[in-house]
Amino acid sequence: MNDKTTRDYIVEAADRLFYRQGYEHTSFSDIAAIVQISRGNFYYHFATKDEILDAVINARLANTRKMLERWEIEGKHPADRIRQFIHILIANRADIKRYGCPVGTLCTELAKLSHASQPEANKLFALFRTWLRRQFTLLGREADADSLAMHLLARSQGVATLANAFHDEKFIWQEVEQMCDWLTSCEESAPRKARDERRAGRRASPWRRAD
Amino acid sequence: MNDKTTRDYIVEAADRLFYRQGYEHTSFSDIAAIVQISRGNFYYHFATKDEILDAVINARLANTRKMLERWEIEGKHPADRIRQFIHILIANRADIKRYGCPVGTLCTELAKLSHASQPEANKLFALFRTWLRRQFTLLGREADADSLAMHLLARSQGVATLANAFHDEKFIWQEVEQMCDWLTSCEESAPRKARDERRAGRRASPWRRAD
DNA sequence: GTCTATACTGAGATAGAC
DNA sequence: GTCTATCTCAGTATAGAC
Repeated sequence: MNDKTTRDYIVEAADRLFYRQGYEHTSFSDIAAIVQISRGNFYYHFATKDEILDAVINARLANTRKMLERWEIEGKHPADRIRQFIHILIANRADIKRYGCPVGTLCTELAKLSHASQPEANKLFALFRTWLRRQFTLLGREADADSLAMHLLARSQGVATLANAFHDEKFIWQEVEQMCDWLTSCEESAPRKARDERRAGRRASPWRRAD
Repeated sequence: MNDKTTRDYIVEAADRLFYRQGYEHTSFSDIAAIVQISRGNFYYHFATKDEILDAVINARLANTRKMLERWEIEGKHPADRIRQFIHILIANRADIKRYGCPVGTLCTELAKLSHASQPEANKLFALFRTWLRRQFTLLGREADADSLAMHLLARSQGVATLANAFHDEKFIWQEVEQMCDWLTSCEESAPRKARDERRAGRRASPWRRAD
């Protein structure tokens, strides 16, 4: 069962630390302390710190792919799957409040460092984008599926950034609710019969709740 | 006219570099190269690197306050002022594409570093939040003014993060348009007479444009 | 595969001359 | 106020024993 190699442990620890402290701010000593190996031993497994980063990104890509596949299976309706995406903000709210979004903060940091692995890290965003785009297409919004995907991705990012800065979990809940309402309005406006329902004036957008 | 002190030049250069490269990744040598002073000379003006950071944050706070006051004067209607806020994304699109949002990326970095100046940096966000809240209140949305302010702040953040990751300026334009549409729907739903207009079903939210 | 010891580098910071 | 010289330290990385 527990057939993890030392390399796996290094990647695992690095993953967590890069998320919590940032890539640059994390030293070999930090990782070594967790994995309980000597600093010298690193270089048997990785030639440079950058190689550890690449391994971490690849691990995250693999995990994300698995997660998206799972959502694809578990959610029968595309809207349910998108809701699943929105709800990672809730599921990870404690970490997001403390460390922000793992994808967004990594991409932002690598951009500032002009790091060579930037394109690799951005694939994480691309993974979500493509997946969301497919869901919106299935929802009958093929014309603007990519815009909707980017829009939702951006909103999640913004929520994570502000929840982190203001250390505010309640804000996450509020915005998740609004995103779900927004999704519902997307659903309703797509197929013809649902659109007619909406025309009956049954519901309003979330920011009109105060009416 | 040009009565800037060396200290001013240091803060100015540090400001730019912290934005472009990040705080941690910027060294005294980097700043010294721009200001054209020796590394030793720094310590006449600042005791530590952290003090430079504080000076940069204070400079940004002062500039932001000035900008918000200017918007307050120039825009007669609160909605125009909020539109002014939304349009900084357009005005700074080139920088945002390359370096992200100056406020968001700094707060995110300092959070990862567990830096003592985090609360100071977060005041930048608070400044915008308070200002936006006031505008929404003036718009007749006192009940949810703070939520609306946070919502808009989050959306701008998300747009900046994704525009940076995907190096996509067009995305900024798209989202700015949507935010302006959203703002219009906020306006219309606030005062009673405008609300009745909306009930007539004249307009839809931006993501319903595909109808 | 893991260790200790060590080299090398660049960072922040200090001392003291001018 | 600005300089040069220097210190200290932490970081990445290497060499070679076990």
